[in-house]
This record gives sequence, C-alpha cells and structure tokens, in this order.
Amino acid sequence: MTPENIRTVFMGTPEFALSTLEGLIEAGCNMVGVYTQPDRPKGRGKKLAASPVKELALKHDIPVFQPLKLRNPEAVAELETLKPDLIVVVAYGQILPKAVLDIPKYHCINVHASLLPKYRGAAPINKVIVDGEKETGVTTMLMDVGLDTGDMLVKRSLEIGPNETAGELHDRLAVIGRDAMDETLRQLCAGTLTPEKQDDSLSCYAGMMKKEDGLIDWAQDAQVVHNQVRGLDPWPGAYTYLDGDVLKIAATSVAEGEGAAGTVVGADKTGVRIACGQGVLVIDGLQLPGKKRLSAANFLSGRPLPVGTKLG
RNA sequence: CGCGGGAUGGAGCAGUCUGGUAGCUCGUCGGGCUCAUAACCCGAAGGUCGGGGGUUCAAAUCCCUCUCCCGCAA
Repeated sequence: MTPENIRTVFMGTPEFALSTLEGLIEAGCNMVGVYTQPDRPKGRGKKLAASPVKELALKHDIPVFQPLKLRNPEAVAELETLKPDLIVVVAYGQILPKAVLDIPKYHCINVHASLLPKYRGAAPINKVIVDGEKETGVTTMLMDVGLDTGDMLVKRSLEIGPNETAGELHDRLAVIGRDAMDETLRQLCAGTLTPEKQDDSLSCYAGMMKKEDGLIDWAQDAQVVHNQVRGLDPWPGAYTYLDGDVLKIAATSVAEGEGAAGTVVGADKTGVRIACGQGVLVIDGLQLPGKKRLSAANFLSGRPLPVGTKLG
C-alpha cells in the first residue's frame, strides 16, 4: 500500500498543525478534504479570519470543510461522502464523535504534543513548562472516544531547555510532530503499526490555559514563577501589577538573593530583579498596556523602578 | 462600525487638558580621570514633534483626515 491510494482527510486548525499537513501532502497522500474550525472574528476590529490550516489547504487546492459542530448528523453524512480511508487529526479543536471515528478503515490518527499518557488535553505544551518538566515530545495514537486516551503508535521526544518558552517549544514540537506522523504513515503503509495501550495510572491532564493563569504570585519560589512566565509565553502571558497597571513579564531567569516577596531589589540594564518567596527573579522583558515589550534597559530609560517598588 | 492606549533626535519616555525658546534617562562622538572598566567627570553633535489639511499673530499642543504600532476582548 502507498500513500497515493489512501483517501486522506486532515483535521486541524492552528499553526501547530501546518507542518504535519505539509508532511502528508509531500508524502503523496490522496488528500480528499481538510476540516478546520469556522472562520472567526479575530484581532482588532474583529475581522473574520481563516485558520492557518485553511489557508494552506486552499493553497494546495484541497477542499475545505468548516462545520460548526462535527457531531451534527449532516456534518457526519458529508464526511462519509468523501469516503476517507484515513483521518489525521492535529489540534482540530473539536471532539470527534464515535460516528466519525468509525468511518475510516485505517482509523483516525491523532498527533498529540506530549509523551502520552502524560499531559492529555488541550494545553500540553504550556503545562510541561509550567510544571518544570525536562523532557517532552509528541505521540501519535489511534483515536477512541476518550480525550487523548487512544492506543499509542509512534513517539518522538526532546529535551526542554531551562529557559525555553512555550512558543519556542511549540515550534520545535510542530517539527517533530510531522516526523512522528511521517513515520506513522510509513508503518501504516508497511503494515507494521504496533498500537500500545496507555497506562492510565500514569496519565495527567493539561486543561486549557486561561488568562488568569498568568497572574504571578510573588510568594512562590523564583523557579516556579520562572516556569510560569516561560510556560505562558507568548500566550496568554504572565503578568503582575505596577501602580495599578497590568505589567506583562517575559524573558526571565532565576538568581540568588532575598527580600520582601514582590519588591524590586535591583534594576539596571542587566534586568529588573524581583524578590520571590525563595530566590530572585531577573526580568528582561516588560510590557505595559499599549506599549511594546521592552528590554529592562529600555524600560528603565522611560520608567525607573526604584529599589523597594512593590509589584502585584 | 467591539472597547481603549500610542507615534516627539539612534532607544525608551515627559511635555498636549490650561497654544508662545524642544526637555528627561540612556546611547553615540570628543576630551579627562584610572592599572583598568559596561564606572566616574567635562563637553558636543543629533529632532520636518508619523503624513496631509484646517483654525490662529503663533500649533508637538486645538479641529478634521490618512497611515502604522500596541493592550483588552474574542
């Protein structure tokens, strides 16, 4: 069997899904359709915007489908008319009902951005960094009705840098996500896929990130705050308050030192130093409402932060 | 027409309400001090105040308009 005679449907929405879709196209799969979330009002002025996946699909002249709810019978019926042999799902944003899972003879295969069974759910990339993990990866699996609970197929792992942000990790995982799917496709064609059950006792969930998750608690260890900052960078972003204004924090590192939690203990071109419950957080990326993110040196030029200034 | 903030020497900001000599912290350049320095001292250069139009004796400042940037919300 070769990719050319696999009628393939791809389901995905954000940028993370792009490289995997490219992989399928370049592998020569017979792409009969791409599913993605409906165009939504986005950005300032709330203009309707197409998803990254939709734009890529249109560029390759692949039919695009954007059902509001995939579980509606009409949507399922429409999918059936495509007669897909394989459905590949990457960050689609909708739960696939059993009626859909049963359609393709080679299953629905999902690319998930964690080493399953750990970090099932919507925001694994952010959560592994917030939790201070040293390693993560991607896993492909045969989807079942549970949330990221299907039998595992191919894994790829990588080390997480001590100062790596979620954005940086996201980009690297997108690349190896494609690798994992390429390999999964090879094995599917060769008939050598070996599904492996997940050990549910080792599982944990990474729920969707909320804006409020970005509020910094200075009473925590500097390392914990640092993990929070980089785990939420670039979105939703970690923040505190300065004189009543929201102050977004980025580009942090951890240092020795002590002081009242949440107060400035130093501020120069090398960074703004804030005392935490344990240790000091050095900040080199600050952003006030309506302003761009500034380095410590630039920020302090326009707004000095005397030692003793209280944040939060 | 979702709400709001912003554009001022190379960087980041103040000044705008209450029109009337272009200011601050840095950076750059020159000089000095020092074993030495991203430190310190002295001096200098550098700005059509985002574009266009209007009001006025006079506009960074008031009015209209255009472009670009950002925060919120999604």
